[in-house]
Amino acid sequence: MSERLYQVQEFAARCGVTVRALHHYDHLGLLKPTMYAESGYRYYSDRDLARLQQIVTLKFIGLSLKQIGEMLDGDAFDGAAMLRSQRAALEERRRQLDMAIRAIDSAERITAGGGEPGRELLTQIIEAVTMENNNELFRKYYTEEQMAAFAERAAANPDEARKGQRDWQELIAEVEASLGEDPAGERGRELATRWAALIKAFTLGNPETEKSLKHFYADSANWPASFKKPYSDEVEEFIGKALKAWNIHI
Amino acid sequence: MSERLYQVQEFAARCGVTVRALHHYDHLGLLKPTMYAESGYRYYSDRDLARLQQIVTLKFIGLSLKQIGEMLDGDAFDGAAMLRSQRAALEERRRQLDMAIRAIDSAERITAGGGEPGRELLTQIIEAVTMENNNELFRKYYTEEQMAAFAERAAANPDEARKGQRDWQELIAEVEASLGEDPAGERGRELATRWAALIKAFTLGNPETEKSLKHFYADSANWPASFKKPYSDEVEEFIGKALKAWNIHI
DNA sequence: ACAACAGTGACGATGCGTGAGAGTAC
DNA sequence: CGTACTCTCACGCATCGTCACTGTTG
Repeated sequence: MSERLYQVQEFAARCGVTVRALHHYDHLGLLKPTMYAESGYRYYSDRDLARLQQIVTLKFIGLSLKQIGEMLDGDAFDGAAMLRSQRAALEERRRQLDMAIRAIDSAERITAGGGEPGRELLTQIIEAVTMENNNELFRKYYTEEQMAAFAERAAANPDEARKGQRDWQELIAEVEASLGEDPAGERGRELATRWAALIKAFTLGNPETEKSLKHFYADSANWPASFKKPYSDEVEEFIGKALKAWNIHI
Repeated sequence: MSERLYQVQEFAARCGVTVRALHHYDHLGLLKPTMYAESGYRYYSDRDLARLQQIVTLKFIGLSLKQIGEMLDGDAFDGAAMLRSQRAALEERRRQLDMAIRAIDSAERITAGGGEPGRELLTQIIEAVTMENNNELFRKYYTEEQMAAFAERAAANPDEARKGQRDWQELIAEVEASLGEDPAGERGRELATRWAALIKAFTLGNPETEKSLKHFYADSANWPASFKKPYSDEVEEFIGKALKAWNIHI
């Protein structure tokens, strides 16, 4: 029964691969036909078919041809470990994909929801992608529950969230304008107080959240270059001094 | 303010890309530095920085460098359409990923659940991947509700599902053994009757499901080469004749 | 002798990584 | 005069697709 020999085309069709792929596998030594005619024609048998099925299967779960070769020919290969690591790799790629999809989603929502059309689209996309990236970064510092809580708050009360953003922008602008003054002066006290209040509005006084927030800012050395602090170094320094001068703790 | 010029390294760091990538983009004409020194040194400005950000962003949502170039330089490019098609492409890739992950999952479950260890793992993976592929194929013919109902039935009553498989295998084997006989004979009637009963057990008499099933088998010309019918052509022919001879409708 | 099929190169595409060897800026 | 940068080739990787030209089978 196993004597039947197939030419490339028929053999390829049986497994849903192309003739070119078979040539390729032959070159790599991954799948050699059972025999070559003198003319060079390749002839495959059912044993080759079984091996090809294995190759196709392992490709399906994302292994490279080199890995497949090691898997099939290596002796005492740990298949279970391979499955685990492959699964992890696939899931990482899926996370990346999800982030990209979410970014597109929010870009579309922004433009659909009354944003200006045309060239502004790029800006919206940038905004959305930046948000996704920031989210990624935050995930390293905040727990899942905290992240979920933020999202919920923002969703439940979007006006509040926007107001918070505006307040921060405003405050930072004012600090920027007051950089010439003395952080230990009256103006410094006012700005530092408002700063602390905004932080409190964000953490809601939750000590866990405060801890995460501090941890986040303390680790700025490890932020990716792409993350942009919402305020300049000068502003940071000014507020730092003012907080210290007036003994305000956050 | 916009006069500040950056050398490659500094510029690259600001956007989280490599110097080599900047060289690459320069070669492609995707991002030329504001100026070259006579020495050939590249000097980038803040305008370049904005463009680089756009590039990085569009890369994030999965566009190729060529697409990005067309997007940024083409006039009157339809960005919204691009977003839609890109989203569709990403989701397709995600589906593939999910299928692979599910296949690994079931392979792991099979082995964990008392399967033999060692080389058999490959067989398990093949089985899991095949199932995933079949699922994919079925999705073209059955509605989501039908698929969900199948899955639910199988999950709620795994023994029943296994019995169904065994029954089919048995019946097919018996038909195979009776190929020499007359489909219009008594043996043919018995086999055809059982065949119809098994189909009924699968469709539960639901006319929608029956329609989908018929559609599925009628379209066998469009099945991928990798899909293996559970029975041979001869069996199909025999049963077909028997059903017709005895006027059994399915 | 003809059609259908098979063979062997070899370049292309994708997005840079990674040297090698040599010049430049401070 | 170092030292840290920068430049320009140019190969490598992964997986075949796609010619182009030639030989084989039936």
